[in-house]
Amino acid sequence: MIYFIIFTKYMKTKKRTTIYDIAEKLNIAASSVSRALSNSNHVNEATKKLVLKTAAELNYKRNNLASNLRKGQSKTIGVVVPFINQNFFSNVIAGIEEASYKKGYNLIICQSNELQSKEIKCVNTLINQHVDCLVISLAADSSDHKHLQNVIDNGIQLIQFDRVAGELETLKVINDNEQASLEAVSHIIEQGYKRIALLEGPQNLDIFGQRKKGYLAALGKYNMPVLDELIIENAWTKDLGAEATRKLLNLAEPPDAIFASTSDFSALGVLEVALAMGIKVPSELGICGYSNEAFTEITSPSITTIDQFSVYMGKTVANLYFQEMDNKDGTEVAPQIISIKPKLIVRTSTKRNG
Amino acid sequence: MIYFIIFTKYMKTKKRTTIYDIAEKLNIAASSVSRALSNSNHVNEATKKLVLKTAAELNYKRNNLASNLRKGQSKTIGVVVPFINQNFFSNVIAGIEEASYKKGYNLIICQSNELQSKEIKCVNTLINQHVDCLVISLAADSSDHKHLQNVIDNGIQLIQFDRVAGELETLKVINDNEQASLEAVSHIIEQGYKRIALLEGPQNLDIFGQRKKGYLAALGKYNMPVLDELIIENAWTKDLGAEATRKLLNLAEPPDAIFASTSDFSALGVLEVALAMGIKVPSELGICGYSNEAFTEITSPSITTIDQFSVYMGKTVANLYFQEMDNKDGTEVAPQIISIKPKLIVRTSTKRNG
DNA sequence: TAAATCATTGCAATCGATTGCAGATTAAAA
DNA sequence: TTTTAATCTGCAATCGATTGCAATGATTTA
Repeated sequence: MIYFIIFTKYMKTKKRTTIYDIAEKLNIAASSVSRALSNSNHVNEATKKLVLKTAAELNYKRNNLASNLRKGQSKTIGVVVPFINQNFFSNVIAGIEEASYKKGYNLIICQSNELQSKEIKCVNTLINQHVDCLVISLAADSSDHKHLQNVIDNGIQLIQFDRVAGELETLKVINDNEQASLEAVSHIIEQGYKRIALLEGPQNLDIFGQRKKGYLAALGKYNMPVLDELIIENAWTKDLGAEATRKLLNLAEPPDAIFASTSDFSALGVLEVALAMGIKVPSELGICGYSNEAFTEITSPSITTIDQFSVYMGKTVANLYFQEMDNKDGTEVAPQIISIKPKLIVRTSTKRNG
Repeated sequence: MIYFIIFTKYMKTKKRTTIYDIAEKLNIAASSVSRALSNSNHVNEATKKLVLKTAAELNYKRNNLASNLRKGQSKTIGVVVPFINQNFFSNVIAGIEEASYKKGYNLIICQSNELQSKEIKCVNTLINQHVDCLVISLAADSSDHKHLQNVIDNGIQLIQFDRVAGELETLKVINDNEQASLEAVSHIIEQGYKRIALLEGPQNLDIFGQRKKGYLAALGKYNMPVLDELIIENAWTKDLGAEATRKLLNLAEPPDAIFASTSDFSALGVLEVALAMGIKVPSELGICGYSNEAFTEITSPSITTIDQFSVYMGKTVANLYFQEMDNKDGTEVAPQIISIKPKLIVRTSTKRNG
């Protein structure tokens, strides 16, 4: 009696074919198989073809763990962001993935949930994984940066983007936040708004400091006074934006424009409160957000905002790494900071003229 | 778009400390170091402490490539989705990440760009990477599924979610699309709409077939006729939704409601065309989308839609894998399908009564 | 024809961590 | 005191692919 037993469910025990299996079958050395598979020119063409054919037949898949261990590199880029499912970050990641994929690199992705404690764990995991490059945008409560120094000390290329630790000498890809804010606020002023409020984000993140600088610079440029009561700290969610707006609009002398420098979500909070209070946008109140979230185009009125070219930013990050790799042989110098100029997108919420 | 550039010197990578370095320094065997680091109880407490201390001093990081090679597992989950930066997928990924992180697993993420050709490459890459589990949501033009069978044949746990190949016996996490559609269309009918159009997606993806079934079931339930001219194929982007709407609203007998079963983007296209044509929503035209994208809450009127619990779906996927792992010793095997019941979110765009 | 060059191939070490086995030391039981 | 058990440690093989070196035979050049 003959039984054919087929295991469909649990085949984890099944051994995968290795170069040794191919070598044995063809009665040649494993090294020749390896050379054939990596298309080395130290193998006979006939052998190469034979190996390739047999590999296909046996459904051979290279074990990258072994390969990478031997070669001392992992062809892997680690990415740490606060949240994967925030529009800006998912776009950056998409950009990184697109560029990396072309070069045969894989992405390992972690989220810090805006917590430094988790950020540190993520970074350590990625160091353990022997990523070749680590890309990070800092968590909001990130204060010291020993864990990043650690990345460098382990010989891993570190690239920071957007929310960067300025004092660390690493490759960086950032937006020119100050310039963008300057342009946005200038535009608001040119539309005839006189009392412009600022919703600012956590100042321990450089980006928010820069946006504030741009705001102040614009006021300075047009000789307008800086009014402290119009500057609200930490208003970077929709709810906080709404709350801040209620406070602002109940002032004796309320603002006639609000620059939500923190995010479009914050701007959305502003808009909703204004509409609920019967205040007309843009005639009585101008609103400008930051990030060009998809919804800013859809609200009524549509919201003026700033596009950060997030997918492009991701591609830039990845290509910066590859460029750095190409350069690695010489002792020559390499570019350290790439600044992408964001673009002001003027929509209805600030159009008072014309 | 790229501007100022600062130069710095390239840093040479140095050799990382291994267990041998620790062993040498303490004059013990590498195996003891390994045991100490993995908290085995086959090492003396004193030795263990000493090793841990020295490891910290030398800034030792385990080389997971080597560890995983030896152990025959990678503690890595591969994820393939059409686009990382689509709301639904980025949410699912965030959910997977959250659950995986807790178990010490890492995520490798690829995007198929809705192309089967790229999907196949991604899958092969992940097999090469020796992921322990591969999670996938199929590309729109995915037709045959040899590459998925390949995953199984390589002993990798395969989990499909949302856009699944029904005929493949794998773990699956899906939405109950039919039930959700049934409820949505029933709601529309109960609001008094009589001629309900359907915008349907590529029927080679099961999910869109199921949504259509739900639509038909609802019509049947209320004894309403199925009108072929009100069913539009492949209208699953904003532009295609808009185009379909123009066609529908110009019919001799136009619909009084449109169920954009494909996506909220499609529904948005419907809304914009309707408003541009001066048709009142919801009184003259009811609109229902699918997915509960953030913007559906913001449009005026806000759009009725269906929430898929995407983050939860991601967590479910990951936990399904871990549960399967815990079970691996037992002989019994039931290819599990977990169906998550989506939730109808009624908003203004379909509220004719009350 | 002898010497030199070239193309192929195999051997064996290597990457770093893990683990079965055996030997050594110590503690506990007889 | 002897036997047995328990604890600790090291040796060496292993995971799978890569690569420097040496060896083989073939081809070319002097």
